Amino acid sequence: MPKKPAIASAPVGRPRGFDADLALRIAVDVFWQQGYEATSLDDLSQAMGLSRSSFYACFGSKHALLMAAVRRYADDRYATLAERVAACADPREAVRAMLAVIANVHGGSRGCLFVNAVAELAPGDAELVAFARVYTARVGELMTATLCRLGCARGEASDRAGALMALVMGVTTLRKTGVPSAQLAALLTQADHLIPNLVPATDSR
Amino acid sequence: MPKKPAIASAPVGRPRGFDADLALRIAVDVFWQQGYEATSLDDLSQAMGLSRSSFYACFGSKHALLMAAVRRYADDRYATLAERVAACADPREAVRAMLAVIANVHGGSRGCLFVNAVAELAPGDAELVAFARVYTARVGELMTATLCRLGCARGEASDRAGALMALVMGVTTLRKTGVPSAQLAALLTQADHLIPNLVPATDSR
DNA sequence: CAATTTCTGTACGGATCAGTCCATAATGTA
DNA sequence: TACATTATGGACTGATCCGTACAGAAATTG
Repeated sequence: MPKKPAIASAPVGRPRGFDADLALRIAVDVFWQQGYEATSLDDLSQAMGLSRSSFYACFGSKHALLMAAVRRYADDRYATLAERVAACADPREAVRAMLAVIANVHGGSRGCLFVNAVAELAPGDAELVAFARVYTARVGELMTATLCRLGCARGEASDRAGALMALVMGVTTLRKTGVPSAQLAALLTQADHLIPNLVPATDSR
Repeated sequence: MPKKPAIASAPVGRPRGFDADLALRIAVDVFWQQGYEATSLDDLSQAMGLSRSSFYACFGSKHALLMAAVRRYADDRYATLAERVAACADPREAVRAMLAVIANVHGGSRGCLFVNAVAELAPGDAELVAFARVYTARVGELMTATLCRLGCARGEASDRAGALMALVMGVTTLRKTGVPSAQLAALLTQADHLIPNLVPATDSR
């Protein structure tokens, strides 16, 4: 029986010649831009700068890589969300900041990797659906809690949070249809109507 | 020079043995369920009940069929929308009816073919993007006009219409993530906050 | 009935697909 | 230095991809 140290020791053998984390970030970009089915393994391995063997040794399969990429994307996104919320003393500003992040205000026309993947693969992809469920619940919980800080009952806060999430997810889709950013920004101000105890700043035109 | 009657005469030769319109409706379902890239020509021709030759003779290519299917879907959807709006004397009810139709309240977890196609193929598919733009503009115009009937200025009505469209598009995406219908329905009532001159019925919980 | 036009089933073509395999190279440990 | 272990490149597999070509069947017209 070979030695099996319980504590991870220094790896033996040739170390990999690429940065797995960087490769994953590149994969996020590729999937984000092209979608899942439209992306070939050659596309991926070439963009990530590693050979087929290394690819499979490190990531397992195309679908496993997609899941890793979506998780990575979602985790990054959630971290940004939580950070922005923590930085805002005013809950209203915190909500607006969340909306801006999710709606990807300054993004291009690639939309949102999460929305793209769900739209393309759900409900057929059980693994993705399972992750999507917990991720939306997590973000929804953060937004619900923030709305509660505005003196909103929990149940209603939850509904409002859901509506706000739907709104910004829809915005990312609208952006992909070519609606200009200015129009989307104007549209997004209407989200104020869904924030409790908040009368929109100016409705004049 | 062969005779070329200006007026369309009875077609000569063997008539096609399938219903092209029915086949297109089936194609809508297949694309709706599986997405574009994940659907093979064998899937399509088998489901539509026609051979490869007939398929290409009638529809041209896989992508041409997708466009025809999306157009068909969108036209049907818009017709339903216009009909419901015309049937509602109260503009508020008309708006709610539109939202219910677009959010596909009684639909399954396939989401919306339009949203799915845009999320999967835009911005890379120029033809789809071009169609998506005019379609969203058309629906947005209908909803804007309805909101104007509530005494809303045109500019603000446009913004509110956009927000409402984004909201319901997001709902179709949320449905694909497995959010239960009851929750989506509750969420959808929050849309009332975006309808001018309308205080939500009951916010009690 | 004959001619003509169109439809339809099948086979084919070149390309690409995701994934596997193996010999070789490169590194850490002893 | 010798060994053990891993990474790597590239060829290879069998399947599937979209689209085309062709030959025979079917139906309308005159």
